[in-house]
Amino acid sequence: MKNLQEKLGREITVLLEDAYEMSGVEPSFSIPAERKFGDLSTTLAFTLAKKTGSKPFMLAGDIAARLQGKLAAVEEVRVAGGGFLNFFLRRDDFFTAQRRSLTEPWAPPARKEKVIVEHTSINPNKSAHIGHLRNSCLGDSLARCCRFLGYEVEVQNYIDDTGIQVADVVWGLLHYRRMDLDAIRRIPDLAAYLWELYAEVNRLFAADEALAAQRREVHRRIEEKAEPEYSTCLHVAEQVLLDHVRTMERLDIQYDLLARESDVIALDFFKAAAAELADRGVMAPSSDPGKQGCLVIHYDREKIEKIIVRSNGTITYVGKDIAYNLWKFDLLGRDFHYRPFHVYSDGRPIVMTASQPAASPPARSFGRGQRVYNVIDVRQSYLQNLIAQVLVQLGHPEAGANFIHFSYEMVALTPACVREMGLILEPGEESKPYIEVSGRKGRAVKADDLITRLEEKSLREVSARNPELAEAEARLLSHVIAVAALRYFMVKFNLNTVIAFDFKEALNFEGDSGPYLQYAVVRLNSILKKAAAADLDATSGAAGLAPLPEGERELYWELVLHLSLLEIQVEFALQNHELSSLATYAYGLCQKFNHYYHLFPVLAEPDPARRYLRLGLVLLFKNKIETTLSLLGIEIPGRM
RNA sequence: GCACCCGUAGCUCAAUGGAUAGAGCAGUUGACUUCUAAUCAACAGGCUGCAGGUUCGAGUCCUGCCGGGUGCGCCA
Repeated sequence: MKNLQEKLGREITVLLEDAYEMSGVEPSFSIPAERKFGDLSTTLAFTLAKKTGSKPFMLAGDIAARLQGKLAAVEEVRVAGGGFLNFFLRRDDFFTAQRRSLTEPWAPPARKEKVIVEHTSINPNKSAHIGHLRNSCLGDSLARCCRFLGYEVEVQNYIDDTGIQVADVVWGLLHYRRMDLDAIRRIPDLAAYLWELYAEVNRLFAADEALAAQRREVHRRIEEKAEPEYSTCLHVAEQVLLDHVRTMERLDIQYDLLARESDVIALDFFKAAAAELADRGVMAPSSDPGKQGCLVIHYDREKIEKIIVRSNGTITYVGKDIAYNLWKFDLLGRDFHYRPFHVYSDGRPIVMTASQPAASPPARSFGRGQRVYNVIDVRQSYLQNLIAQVLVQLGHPEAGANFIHFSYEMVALTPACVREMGLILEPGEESKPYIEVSGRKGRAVKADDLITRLEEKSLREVSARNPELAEAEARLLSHVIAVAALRYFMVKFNLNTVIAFDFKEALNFEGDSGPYLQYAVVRLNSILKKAAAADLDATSGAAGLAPLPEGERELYWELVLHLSLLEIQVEFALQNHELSSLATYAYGLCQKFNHYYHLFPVLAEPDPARRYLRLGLVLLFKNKIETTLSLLGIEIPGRM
């Protein structure tokens, strides 16, 4: 459909050029909700009417007359409503082209741009929670969409291994629990252990300023590499990071590179950036007496001074982030060292930055992106905007334009959910619409717990439906279904919709849910499997729709039309930063398939021509839905 | 105080400025001797927070108001 629309647009422009001023006018198309309005519709007449000051309806009539019979793919052009131009396609031609595309492998356009997607970036001091899951699911699907469209994609996960958050739990382990490093190493599930400890020490810090001061002292000692704090910090950060990587691997989410803040610091990335920032006058000493000795950047949009270098000479988070993002665009003039970190079960390596050359560094290079997506929640908008501003001020407008904050709203908990988890609501919270998740307050649903809970529910459902299944196989199916439920739930909302998390909704496997989508494909695969067993070739059959009875033909055609939109849908999702539109597209296709499935039997159809046409449609459905779902990280189980 | 986001069916959410505002859940009713009922069909449910404006056309854009959320730290 994408090629057809582009061609149609060009044809129309050429045909109308003599009569109308077409510069800057690009005909755009949509599929009308009602078939009586044709297969494709354009509002071109309204656009031109505005330019010329004439009546849309009259203009549309004239345009239709000029186009009638001159467009290769179009049977008829009609005017409807106040001036809509509706196109009726040559259905058999279009259908034949769609069927042919099934036997040709998908070839995205070759693109030179390299895209870097940063997502996840969880503080390595406790287990991941539902808030992080939204980030990772969005980021991973975003990366998959970019790959699908032909971009080279590198997925990075930024690890703040030197921040105060890690220092909090280091203090808790060493000075509160009074453990030594050996004892810490023996803690079986460190991330989960720290989940509790992190919440506990933060309660202490809030209540006792002396303890909070101790925590800052621990942080300082870590920065000075003093023992035992430094080694403990390294151990904690690495173990918890490994825990996060494993959690995300359960969801089929992988990273290419783990970029550590400690390496940004050790390799003096900021120094390189600072020289440039000072030269260009972007960063300067603060004139505010309250910020004496600080280096600041004036952020125009918010009309504020943001501290980049503290009066004690240390660099703030934003400063390090500016340097890191300059590196992503290869604008820093420096590079990390690299070392292998982990190998995924499918054999893909995951690399970590290093401050020293490694014995066996990876063969590939990292960074040097032309476009950068930072998947970070909306609460960091102003810092992300500041970085974009700095890129421009440093003389890199193209990098500034290609620096994209992929912003999304937070995940929160409903008050009912907080109560259900046995946590206490503070005064006034009962009447709130939702309550922010907070690792620091221990108020969140742990990612691993939620995944496990989804797997358990799937297992009950799978076992009930397939009692003869071996447990190992049932578990495998349950896992795939649980992942679909979670990943679909995490991307189906608009980015600026706050997800007020609720177990009942997240654990729903019916209707607008991941398992619903899988179920449609499982049924459709079952038809294809039986057809293959009966030696029916789904790719053969009639070239036109004529053999279908009239009532079916219209529906069949509408389905072909919607199935052809896949590539347009992916591009739309990427352009508008709305992966939810892709989820909605997948859901719509599955609904359409289920509807068709109930109306028209495939294998039982006695007329061979009709049977082959239906089989062909089933194959088209399989191809498009499976591709869409793969972009959302959803696999299809063998049975359900 | 300033900035950003949100307000659509009982609930949770959709709807590139486009034709009669759609789904799921919950409710009522019906469909498994049939390619898997994690499904389908039907009914019911709406002053799209309020008031103006822009235009061929507004849930969508602009202004004001009401209600809710978030951000603005020598934390990250």
